Amino acid sequence: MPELPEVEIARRNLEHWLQGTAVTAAQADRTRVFRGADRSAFERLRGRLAFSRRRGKTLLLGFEGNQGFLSHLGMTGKWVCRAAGQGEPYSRARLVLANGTVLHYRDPRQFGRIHPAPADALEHLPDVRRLGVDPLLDRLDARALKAVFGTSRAPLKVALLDQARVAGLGNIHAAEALWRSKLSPFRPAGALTDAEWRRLATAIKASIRFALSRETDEEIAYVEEPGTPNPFRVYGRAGKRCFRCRGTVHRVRQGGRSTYFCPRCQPGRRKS
DNA sequence: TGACCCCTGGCC
DNA sequence: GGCCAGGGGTCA
Repeated sequence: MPELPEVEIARRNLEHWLQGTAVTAAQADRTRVFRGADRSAFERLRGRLAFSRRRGKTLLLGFEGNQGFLSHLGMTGKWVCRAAGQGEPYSRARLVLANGTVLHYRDPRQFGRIHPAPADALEHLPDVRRLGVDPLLDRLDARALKAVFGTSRAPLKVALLDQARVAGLGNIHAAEALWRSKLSPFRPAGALTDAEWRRLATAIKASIRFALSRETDEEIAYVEEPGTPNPFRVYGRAGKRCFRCRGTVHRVRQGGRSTYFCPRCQPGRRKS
């Protein structure tokens, strides 16, 4: 369940693994991962990486000869590097490399997506054009937030998950950013003061940079994996003490997903 | 905006 | 067995 930081790490990993080598074969299983796409185009992929880019949670990989594909990790997608001949559970697609390794796209739930397209067309795919401001690539400040949320009456938390506004936030970092900025998840998105926009912009970047600084391993550790301690300030901490005010962290259902927040330091009632 | 769907695994 | 899950899409 990768959000922006995990996807950025995945991009760096792929770039690292593909550096100085080339794809000699590509395999794509019959899987939902290729829904709406030309699976055989992925299987024809050969040669060296030309570029790796990320926009929000979407990865764009370009190869020589104007080949390429889009990769979205969904909730359980992950790229891993294995020795040739070594199996990988839930592997859905593979890039066989000249250096004797294999890059597996592993995805138990198949909510992720691989979409082959010419390298020069990747940025122009509708799924990429639709994405909003990226906290790492674009200037994310009070003015930018005001521009994307300015008229929205949706609750802040729900609006933050809209990839067409801010690209890359998921359920975790939306909650983390609101906690850091002391803003209620129920506040109407378009009704913040300039000072609050500034706080939110700072908090979004801080939350993402913090997560990015922790992710140094080749293999991304998701919080759900056993043995991984919860590094977050509010996410997954329902019933526990707020780190800031010692109040109690609450969990509510909002827009079909869990929202974690501290009612004491993120004041603002749910309107219903 | 909410409800439901896509999938599978882990936890209680 | 039921509930939960950080992704997104579609429908009314």
